[in-house]
Amino acid sequence: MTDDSVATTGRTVPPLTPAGRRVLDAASGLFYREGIHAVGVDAIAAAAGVTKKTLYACFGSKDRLVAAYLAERDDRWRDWLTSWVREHAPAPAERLPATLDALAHWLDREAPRGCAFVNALAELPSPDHPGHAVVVAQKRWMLDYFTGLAADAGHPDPDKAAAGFMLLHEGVSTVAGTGVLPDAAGHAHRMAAGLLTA
Amino acid sequence: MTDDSVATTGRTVPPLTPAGRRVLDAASGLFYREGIHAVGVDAIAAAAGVTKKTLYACFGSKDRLVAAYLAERDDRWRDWLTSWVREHAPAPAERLPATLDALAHWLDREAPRGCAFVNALAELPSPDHPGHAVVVAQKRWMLDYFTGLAADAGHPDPDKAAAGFMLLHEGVSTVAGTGVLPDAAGHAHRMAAGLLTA
DNA sequence: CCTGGAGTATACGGACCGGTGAGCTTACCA
DNA sequence: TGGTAAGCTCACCGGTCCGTATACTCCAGG
Repeated sequence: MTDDSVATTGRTVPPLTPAGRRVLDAASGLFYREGIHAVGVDAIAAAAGVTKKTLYACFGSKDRLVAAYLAERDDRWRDWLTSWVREHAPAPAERLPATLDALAHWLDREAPRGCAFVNALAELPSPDHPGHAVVVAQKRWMLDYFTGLAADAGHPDPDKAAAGFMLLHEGVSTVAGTGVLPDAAGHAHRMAAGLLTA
Repeated sequence: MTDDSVATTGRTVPPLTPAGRRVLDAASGLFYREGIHAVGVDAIAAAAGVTKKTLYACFGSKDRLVAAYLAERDDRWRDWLTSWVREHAPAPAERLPATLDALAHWLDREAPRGCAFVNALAELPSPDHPGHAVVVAQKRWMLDYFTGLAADAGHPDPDKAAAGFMLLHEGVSTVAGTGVLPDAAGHAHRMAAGLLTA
């Protein structure tokens, strides 16, 4: 097994068979839109055009399929965020605010129901669930990423700036899921400006 | 029916029988800790020491029991928040920041898994579910409450200030559910200071 | 006294849950 | 040519889901 694909998360993912690929794609859409507990394995298999037998041959259990869904979504998000920042914010000082622009576009295109990891955590209270650790790791990576960007920008207290952006990111994605505050990202952007000039 | 109890939400709640009271208490704890879909009506009835027959006589369906859980929790939160602010922040200018202190204590005492309404929304994507409207109303009330406090404090742009506090509140409660950022409320407090002096 | 609401106990129904067993076809590759 | 892996069909498992039915007890109020 030397040809496992390695993503930015550092996780190694065994390559999927074509049927396994369809299962994960179908599961990702259903889990995000309907919720994890609300979607049964029969519905996933049917949507993927695959038998349950194949689903279990590829993933072993529903819990592990959930973890795979979260891990792959985390991969996609990290790739999207980091490459957005690389392309749209060449100067170190512009990078932290640019993460909010990336988030706004992501929410618009890929996450109308808010943060998939927060939503998943709402359904997975037990730390024993294989998906739980994926969610916590995602949030921890976010915080570390912000800390690095703040340090690159020469911020006097990178930890404090990172904490502030963490709060803004979570606030924006949560509020976006409710629809009560249009242009949440815009408000966050203005608050970030105050945070960085102070 | 002239003696319905009326809470700060303006909702009228038909008075519950003793058994109905036990059902709602049991359901509230289980729904919040385990998640809505993860808890069955049999478990709720057993925890309340009540027959399913009684549960259905009092609430009609699981969906309506979920809505009652959310509505009552919203009542409790509004009472807690408004009375906290009344007692701890007599001066209008102190009231908006004081909401973050109230939130910190509430999370510590009543909401270790973060915002119950956000968690519920993660499990109730359909706007047809009776609980969906309760969640959206809760968020809208929060925004209106902040707007009022900002206006009382003489803030030049109350809507902008309210949006900022909305983001901070959602950010703090979401982050609290993940455990990756200790003292999230403290960080929010410092950001709020910058927001209000600017 | 007796009626009716609140509650009990037990059981059932049909659907769906996650998960498995046995055996078949297809296609690639040595 | 033959082996092997991927995937398929069909059937099945025990358990749980929400919701209902029948029948009995208790107790306060008119």
